Amino acid sequence: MKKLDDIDLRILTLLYNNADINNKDLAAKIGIAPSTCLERVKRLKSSGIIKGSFIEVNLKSIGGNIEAIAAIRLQPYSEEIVNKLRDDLLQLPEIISLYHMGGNYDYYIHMSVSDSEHLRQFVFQEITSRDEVQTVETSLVFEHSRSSVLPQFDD
Amino acid sequence: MKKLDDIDLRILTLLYNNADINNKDLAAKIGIAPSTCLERVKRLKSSGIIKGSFIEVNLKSIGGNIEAIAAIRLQPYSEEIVNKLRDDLLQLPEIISLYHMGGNYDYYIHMSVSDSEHLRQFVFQEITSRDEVQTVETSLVFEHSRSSVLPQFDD
DNA sequence: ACTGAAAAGGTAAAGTT
DNA sequence: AACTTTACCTTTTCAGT
Repeated sequence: MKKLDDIDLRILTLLYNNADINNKDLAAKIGIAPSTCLERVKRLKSSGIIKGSFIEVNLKSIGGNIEAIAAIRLQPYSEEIVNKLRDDLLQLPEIISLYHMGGNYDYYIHMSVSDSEHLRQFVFQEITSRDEVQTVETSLVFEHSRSSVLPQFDD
Repeated sequence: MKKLDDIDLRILTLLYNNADINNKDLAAKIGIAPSTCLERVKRLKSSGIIKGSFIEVNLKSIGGNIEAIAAIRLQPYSEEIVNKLRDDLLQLPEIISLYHMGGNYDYYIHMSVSDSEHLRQFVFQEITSRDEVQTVETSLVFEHSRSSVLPQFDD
């Protein structure tokens, strides 16, 4: 993985906050030619530094009235079991994202459901019903705030 | 907030997984005219159903070698204190996202740091040093998997 | 509300420094 | 490696259905 220069970081910073901007405007903000900018962005994408671009959807508008996180512990705990759990859960429409943790819990399962009955059903049917799931603690998400600032490290 | 029809949901589903697609291809995938598609997307954006579009960055490539989540409890716990904490933390480059929780913990703080020394420094200086933070439990994130499937609810 | 065609503007590939 | 130019293609607008 090649080292990123200052221009690359400025491209990433701007797109991290708003990927809707077109190439011409992006180039103007940074102070480089559009063709140069386009080439940089392409390279960042093809090299995997930019993993993808996505929209953020207002979940309430599509019926996802409740967000919750289930913190679970697994027993037994093997790589195979962990990967299977991840792959299975990622198929389900309720899942927003999964955190495989080292610490007090093995997984944080971040999900969106229509109401508390849906949450109850989902937790029983898709989580506690699994053999490897030993304990489940479900908590409500009152607010989820995404940072608009790209992490930066001066190396 | 107006009700979404099937075409809107298909637009959201496709863009949720890949916002890089251009309008012409998006329209073709759905089977509507590009002008119609563009109008729909604009309406979804202006109405706030699409909250924004962002790139996902490979954090390791910019020096973020470790991801962690700090679970904290607050005392005292008031709306003012909670909002102040959120606004302060969102300014810091290490923060990826924040979850305000109802349950065992008050906040999950998801962050990216360069190494374990950086993590130690950050937790002491920006989290435990705050008067309202009563307890902190920091855990490593081994893997964070974002679902590529937009949550769906049949209503 | 969707379509189709025309005008405007951005993209991508060429050659140049 | 980055800039400029130009041809091409997409986006966007608008009159019509």
